[in-house]
Amino acid sequence: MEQKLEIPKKYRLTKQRKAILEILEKSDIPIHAKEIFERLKKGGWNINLSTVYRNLDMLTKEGLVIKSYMKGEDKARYALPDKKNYLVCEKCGKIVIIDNCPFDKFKEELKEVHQFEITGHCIEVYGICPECQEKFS
Amino acid sequence: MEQKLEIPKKYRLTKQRKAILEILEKSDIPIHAKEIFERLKKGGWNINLSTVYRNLDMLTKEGLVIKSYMKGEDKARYALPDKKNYLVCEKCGKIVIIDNCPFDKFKEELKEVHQFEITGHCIEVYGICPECQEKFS
DNA sequence: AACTTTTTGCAAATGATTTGCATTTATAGA
DNA sequence: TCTATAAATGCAAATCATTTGCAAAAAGTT
Ligand SMILES: [Mn+2]
Ligand SMILES: [Mn+2]
Ligand SMILES: [Zn+2]
Ligand SMILES: [Zn+2]
Repeated sequence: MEQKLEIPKKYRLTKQRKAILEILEKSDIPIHAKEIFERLKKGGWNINLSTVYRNLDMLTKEGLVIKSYMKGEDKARYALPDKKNYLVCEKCGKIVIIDNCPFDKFKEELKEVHQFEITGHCIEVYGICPECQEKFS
Repeated sequence: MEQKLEIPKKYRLTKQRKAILEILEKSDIPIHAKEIFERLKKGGWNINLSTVYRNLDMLTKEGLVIKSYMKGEDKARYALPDKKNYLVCEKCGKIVIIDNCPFDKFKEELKEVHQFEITGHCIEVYGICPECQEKFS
């Protein structure tokens, strides 16, 4: 079921493009375009924010990157396709990825009941992380 | 399990607020703030776009309205759906509520694995509805 | 009605995202 | 390796959804 995602041949493999993908690989949570930009700068890159946006747009359209919005936020986050289910701590904002996506089992059932052709999903769970349970108890 | 959603007592029931809710009730798909604004104007209202935004913000925070983003779009949509788990058609924006939330079974497991005290969740599933499958086939 | 608090309208600001254009770079071919 | 050409980048300016400050208007209370 897993497929290696590759940049289609019509696009060129620029160093900026590679660098952006590396940031996304290293991040364990969906991040903002500006965060990517800042991490690159911090890493010594001289990249431009427009370039980050243009690449994220392209990658999103090609399905290589998932664009999403977190509750209460007004700017998009981007992540590689395997990082879209997560826990968010309401107190400190910490994010924990949920692996072993619980949705897959449910998908088939959903498909039949609603006749939808399912193309994607996002599960966001809110709660209070162990540290904050201590701190605010 | 169903609960009638009401505007909390600390808020006033202005005519603008009522009008916005009526538009949302009449719409069968999630719509943009500006669409709400324009429908109100067309209906003879002299409301201001800021007022629409402020009300939508308030209603969203109170959980009376669901704010979401459709794939490929960069502006928020708002709808009345009374639940937080839904299917969104990528083509027409139609929303179908998922009842029998699949998450509950998974919740206990999640609690133990991550030690989070879970307070809420949101499941968004994207796909193509039966009608659009026809139309775009 | 008078009073208190919230909400509105309007205009200006914000901030994320996009775009135009000149310049650079990646890639294919000679 | 050198060249041609399309694609991508940097930079600055533009867009446009959303937010905000403030004075005036409306809602809820006594
Ligand atoms: Mn875009
Ligand atoms: Mn807001
Ligand atoms: Zn926490
Ligand atoms: Zn549809």
